[in-house]
Amino acid sequence: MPDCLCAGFVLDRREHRLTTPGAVMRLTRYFLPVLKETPSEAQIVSHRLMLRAGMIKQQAAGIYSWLPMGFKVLKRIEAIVHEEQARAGHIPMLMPTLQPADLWRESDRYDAYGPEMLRIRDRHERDMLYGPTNEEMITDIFRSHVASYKDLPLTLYHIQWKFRDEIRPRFGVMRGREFYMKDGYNFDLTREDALHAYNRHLVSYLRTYERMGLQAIPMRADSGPIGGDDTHEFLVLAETGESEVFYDSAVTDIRLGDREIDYDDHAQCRAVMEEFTALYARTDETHDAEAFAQIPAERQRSARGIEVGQIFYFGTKYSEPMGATVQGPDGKPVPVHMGSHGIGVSRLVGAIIEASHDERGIVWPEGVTPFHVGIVNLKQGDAGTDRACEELYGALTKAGLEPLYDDRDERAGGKFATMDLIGLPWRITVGPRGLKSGVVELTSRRTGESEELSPEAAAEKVIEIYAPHHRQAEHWEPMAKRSFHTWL
RNA sequence: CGGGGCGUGGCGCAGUCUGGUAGCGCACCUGUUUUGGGUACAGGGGGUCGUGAGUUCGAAUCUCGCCGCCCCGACCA
Repeated sequence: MPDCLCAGFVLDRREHRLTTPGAVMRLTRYFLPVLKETPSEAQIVSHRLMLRAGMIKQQAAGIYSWLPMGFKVLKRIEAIVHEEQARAGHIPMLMPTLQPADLWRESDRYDAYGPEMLRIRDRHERDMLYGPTNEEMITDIFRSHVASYKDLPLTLYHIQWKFRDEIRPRFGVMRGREFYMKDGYNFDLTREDALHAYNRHLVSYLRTYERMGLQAIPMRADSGPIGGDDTHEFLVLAETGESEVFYDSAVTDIRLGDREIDYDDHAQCRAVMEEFTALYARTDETHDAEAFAQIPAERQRSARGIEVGQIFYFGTKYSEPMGATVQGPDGKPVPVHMGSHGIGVSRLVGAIIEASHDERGIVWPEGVTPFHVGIVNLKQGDAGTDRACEELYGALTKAGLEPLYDDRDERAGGKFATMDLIGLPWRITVGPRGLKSGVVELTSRRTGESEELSPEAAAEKVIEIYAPHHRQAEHWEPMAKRSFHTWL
């Protein structure tokens, strides 16, 4: 954010002089390769819109470059995940993408994983792999450094690129081979503590998705190859979802809202977990037709959903065989109780678009939008509109917002079409006609409703709209927060 | 991996059946014009037709191999 950008100068490649990073928020200087027509390879709406809005470029099947605006959204989602993990007391770290095969031979998964695992050999003929997940590595780290029950509870997570060599990648970033994912692992002394970690994750995930403008419903799921006693998947309802889901419609009325959560309070976390999981909501894997039939008929729903996260409690399933133990108070080694939890960060970009778009393009929720507001100058080169736009741009930037100023010498229709396509939630339209009576137009992308306001009032209103979103980011460690927002 | 389809300028496509040396729309550049929802006109730049071999006087077009991508299925965060 510009307030903390004082050290963040960048070299403007056109002017060859130092400017503030705000310069790149002008469309004439940004890199936003929008497409009027849809590349034929894209099938589902989020993939089409991401290509058309110049967010990604496919480099190979299921492998994408993230162009500046797509990258911005990806990083905004990542920042929200970090912020909510920090709030829940989880500790960030980073494990490598490449892993030695030996670690996986220990767990017997090197052979078990099959062709989905991308295997690589280095110059010394050592077997390596591009990690599809990190259980082995985190367990190695844990057992190398944690010996005492006094070091528990502990929850470590990282956000890193993973690779699964899917037979058939599809749906753009929703099912790529390379994907960006948050995965976390909790280590607890007792089953009860580990179940609290489970509940705590469920609650923090709910918050995370709500901040992204998504309703992700926790559904009882199948633990699959990871195994374990308890697992929930978080599903975003969307027609293009890959999973069939069944639920009680009342479940969609429950919101976390801005209630205060104490993540150390076992009873409170448990109560929230129970509140959100009491009603019937399951994926087809665990669907129970009899239980479903008990729901009042008018509330029975079947739909499709996109899986955007999953949490597991699996107790000592891994710690026991892999020797992840700590010494208890009595001096005896105890296998730790574990769980793991994932959020599909890159997949969320697609999922959010699936859940929020219309025929004209993307409609970003305020929490993840790449730019907070678009400024459209209807008559570039006109002294009045130019000055009004610059002033708006300055006022919004000063308030810590990132506007995208369309300063191209384009016609109104073209500018509107671009803004609609890229989906910024708010647009301020500045034209000579309105300026004559001292007003600009503030338009909501979602509703299409506009109101005429003085430039000052329009800026103020936009600043106010985003105030709650800024407040939510405050829990994130100040240093880290700064770095996340400045280098974009 | 089984089934289907497609590779022609940045994007969308025609041309392939019936071989004669590449075309349209959009985008891009120049000029005029226009300016509150993709203005109109004129001029212009850009393509080893995925790739290799073959048939032929001549191949985007016919034959064979290979590569890539998309869709359906099985699989998956």
